[in-house]
Amino acid sequence: MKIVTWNVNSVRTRAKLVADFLTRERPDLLLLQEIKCEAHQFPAEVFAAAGYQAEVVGQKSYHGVAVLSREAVTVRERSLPGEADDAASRYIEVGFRDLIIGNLYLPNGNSGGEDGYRAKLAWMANLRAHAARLLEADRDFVLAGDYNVCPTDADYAKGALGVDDALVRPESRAAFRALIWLGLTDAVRALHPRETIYTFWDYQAGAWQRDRGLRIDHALLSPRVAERLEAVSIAKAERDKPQPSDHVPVVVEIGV
DNA sequence: ATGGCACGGCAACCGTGA
Repeated sequence: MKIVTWNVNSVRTRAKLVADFLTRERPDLLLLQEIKCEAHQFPAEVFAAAGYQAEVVGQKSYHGVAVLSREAVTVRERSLPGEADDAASRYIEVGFRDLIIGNLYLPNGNSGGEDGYRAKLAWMANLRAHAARLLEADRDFVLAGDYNVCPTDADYAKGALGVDDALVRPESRAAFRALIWLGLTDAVRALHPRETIYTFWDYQAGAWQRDRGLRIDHALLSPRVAERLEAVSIAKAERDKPQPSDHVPVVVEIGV
């Protein structure tokens, strides 16, 4: 099965781009982040025409996540367990065939000063606790999305970020490693351990043209799913299209 | 030279993003 994660930076602005991607790639699941709209504003009809149904967790203007699928999924969670009731729309989790799929948009952590940064770390601690519970329950799962963390210095271009940026701060990386140490596998690095790979290029400063990117969109796999990992690719061509998202799709293929 | 952009909401810029 083919599972794709893509931070689209407004699904309404890029509905046609997303529909074209669905038609071309035919993923089983497309996990979207930063849809930037409420559920009733989600352009479901555009994706229905391509043969996809949608489960949406939205809010006005910011954040928001959605799952597009060709076959029905069962929604398990509409927020990350442990989050406040009024939390931003950053998590949806579905059951798909034998798998649990978590679609996440992790807080950036650069706004709101140190309180904002602490909120990012708290979110990551909640995610770790949730993953630990799924492992305890012996479930097979994928946690994919925009993690807003460059796990190592190999995961961003020199000069693309300051050393104090929330995406590369040591505590952010430690929290990401804590997920890995549970026994999860970073799908991209499992199959491409040494390649320079980015999934985001800023709109500013000619970042795309100069290949000053970041690797911040990740798919973490539980142990048995990792053994079924067949292929990973980055749909870089999406970044070169008119009015692109600043992120590109990460494509993960898992055997039955 | 370390900045250059884009989004939604709203009707002039501003918060946010990474």
